[in-house]
Amino acid sequence: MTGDGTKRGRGRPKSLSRQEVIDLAMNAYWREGPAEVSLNSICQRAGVAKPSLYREFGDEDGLTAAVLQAYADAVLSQVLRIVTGPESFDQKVEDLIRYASEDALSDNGCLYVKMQAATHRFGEKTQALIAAIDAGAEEAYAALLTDARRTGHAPESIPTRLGARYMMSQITLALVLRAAGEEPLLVRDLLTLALSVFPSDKQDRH
Amino acid sequence: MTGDGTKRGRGRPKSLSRQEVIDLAMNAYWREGPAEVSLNSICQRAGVAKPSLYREFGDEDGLTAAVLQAYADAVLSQVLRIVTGPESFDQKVEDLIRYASEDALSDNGCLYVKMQAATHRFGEKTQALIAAIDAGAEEAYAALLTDARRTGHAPESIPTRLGARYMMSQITLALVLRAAGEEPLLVRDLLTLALSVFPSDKQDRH
DNA sequence: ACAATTTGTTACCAATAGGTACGAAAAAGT
DNA sequence: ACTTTTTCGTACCTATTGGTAACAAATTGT
Repeated sequence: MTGDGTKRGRGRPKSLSRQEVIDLAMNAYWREGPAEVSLNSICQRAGVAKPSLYREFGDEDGLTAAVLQAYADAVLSQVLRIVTGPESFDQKVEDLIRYASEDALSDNGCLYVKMQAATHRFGEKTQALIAAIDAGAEEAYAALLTDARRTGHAPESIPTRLGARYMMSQITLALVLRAAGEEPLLVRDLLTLALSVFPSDKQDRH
Repeated sequence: MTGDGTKRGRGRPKSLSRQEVIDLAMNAYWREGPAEVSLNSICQRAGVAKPSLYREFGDEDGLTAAVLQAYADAVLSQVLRIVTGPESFDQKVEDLIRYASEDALSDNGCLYVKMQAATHRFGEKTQALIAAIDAGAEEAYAALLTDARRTGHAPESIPTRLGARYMMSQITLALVLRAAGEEPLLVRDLLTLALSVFPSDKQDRH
């Protein structure tokens, strides 16, 4: 009924929609925290039997990894697009601040920071995926900072690697605060203040 | 054997040392994360029977609250003493940075930030305690910023409440990074950069 | 019609969670 | 010696966890 229509092979047609389960699990992980949502409860809410889930995802690690992957594809890619885009440094900073404090974030949620904060709870696949996403993000931020150095937005007092880690951790902090229910406007001001260590074009750069 | 020596009353002398259990639980919570340490395992490691624990702490919520309280008394009070002390703003900032990046933190651990990040997992008492500690910290930081405003370390572009929340979240961020196993020197540099938005006496203040 | 194949579902498993009933043990008061 | 009081500890409870065996159902290929 809900299976995708790719020419199906031989057996019984599947009624389990992989995407539906992932979306449901993603939402549950986000709202209640990954540690509080059991595989059993996911089956219950999705209205599917446990062995169906296990056939689709292998084990719990497979499910969490699939959810995180879907989240990375849907949400984290937006951040990466901002960071690696062709805009000016000032514009990127502005976009990042706006993204981290926008209201829509409450619905999507920043699941990644929640999973990152509880890495040890997950299996090998999920941990490896978290590490990979982390590495990719750090690389992107490093490129951003290298570029900022050329345009004079990153002074010599801020080494490239330090600046990259700084931006990354500040963005993460903003998302964590949002995840904790903090007001978007306050988060916006906090992040703006944190990123003000990078001189913008509008400020006088002595 | 290990009970404290206050004139004991009538019944069988207790062999359970409240402080020993708290210390052991505190260490376990810190190293493995509060979500991964069960009450059963604490009993096992401490070598005490479960009913003994329940008589002493009531329930799991009572234990986690007692551990957090002990942690607040032992560790968090140090941060508060720095913030509310009589030193200059510059000196306080320096002390905070040094504290957050010192090596000894790895042993003590910053349990608070771990429990704060997983608030929903705990019972009412523990949650209330977390909220109380949070409120106290914010108040102290607000006082610090009010003082900084007088001495010119907090420019008008940074409202008092924003500045207080900023300092608090940056300190917390540093402790979280330490908890995640980040190198002390990197954390030190990150925190130094973040707090450089407050002009120090050594910098020229236009 | 019948075998092959794939999915779904019921019912179960061992392990562990937080929590407790109850009797044995050890002290003090009488 | 005997009762009282307090703590200890074995053995148990129910609920839930991640995970699976085995069988029923539904489809395609022959």
